[in-house]
Amino acid sequence: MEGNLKLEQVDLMSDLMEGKELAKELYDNMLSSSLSLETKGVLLEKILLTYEKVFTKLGNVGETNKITNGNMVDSPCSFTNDSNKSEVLDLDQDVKHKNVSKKRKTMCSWTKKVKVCSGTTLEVSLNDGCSWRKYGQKDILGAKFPRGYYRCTHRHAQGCLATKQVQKSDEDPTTYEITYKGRHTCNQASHVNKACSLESKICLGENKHQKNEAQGKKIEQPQETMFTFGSELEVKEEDLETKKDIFPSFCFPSPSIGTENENNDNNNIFSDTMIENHFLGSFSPSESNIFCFSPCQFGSSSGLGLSVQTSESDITDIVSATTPTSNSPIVNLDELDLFFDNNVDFDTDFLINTSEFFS
DNA sequence: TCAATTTGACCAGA
DNA sequence: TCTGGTCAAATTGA
Repeated sequence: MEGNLKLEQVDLMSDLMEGKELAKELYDNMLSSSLSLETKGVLLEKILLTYEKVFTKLGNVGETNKITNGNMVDSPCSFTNDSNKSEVLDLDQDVKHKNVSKKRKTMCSWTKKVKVCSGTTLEVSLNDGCSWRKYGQKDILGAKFPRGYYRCTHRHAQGCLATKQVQKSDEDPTTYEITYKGRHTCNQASHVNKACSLESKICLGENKHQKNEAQGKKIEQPQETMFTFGSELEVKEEDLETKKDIFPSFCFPSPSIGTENENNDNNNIFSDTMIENHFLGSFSPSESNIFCFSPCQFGSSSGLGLSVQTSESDITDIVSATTPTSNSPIVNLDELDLFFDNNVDFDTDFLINTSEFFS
């Protein structure tokens, strides 16, 4: 059994390497523009196929592990929690656990920092596209400010176990550290994603208020730079949630975020909700021009032998490793959009720093 | 009236 | 035993 697992892991590693090589090739050629748009598209297609293949295999590995371990410790759905331990995001188990304990120590978690800019309300700044209900507030030892506890509004209606904790930073009271725990299992996550995706096509250049009205009062657009994938890719990412963490961290330096101009809307590439629900990562738009997605964003860890780090400190390290945008390759993603068709919506040029990914 | 927030109490992990 | 996380009754606001 264990031997088979090793073979599968080697096989997966090989596929991943292939994908990485293809991505590197694409990256190199993007800079030199030596390849035609069509060729680049083929490369992209190959990359996507490679990863799809990996995920399919990962599903099998997961099955194997279920049988092998029984307790699914090495299941493909392992996330890293605060304690840096590999934990299983098994909703059934979690529900069982919840019945026993009020604490949810085993939930996967990730943290992001949000700076509240002057002229922006706290409500807007901390809004992430999902509706939350506050269920508690606690003074934390050593912290100047109390921590707020929020859970998904649809907790009772849809059994969504997503929670978040909002802690005002001691050092910088304008900065809030938001720790998300668990993922949304309610409808709003995908709903918001789709809405964002649609809007990115329709509402480019519109102001935030217009967007907010379109989404209703509760579901507001995050002010942070958003990332929007189309519906098809979204489905894939949903699938990935049950897969292992396989990608190394990579970063997208964002163009001049933090300044409240209308262009920010145009720079919204991925929905924040997606980041929360699919990319278990962290980013700090106001403090850094870089977005960092931890590998956990693409699933979960363990079993592959890949080093996956999603602890706060690690994320912070990545965030602080800002690369000057002037040195970043500029990629016109409108071109890529051609090849992603409806899978991915990149509605604006943005800067990709893939050096970490390809290093 | 209903939904959201506040706040003190309770519970379990460290 | 201390502390963080959650519950649930009370309160507030639309």
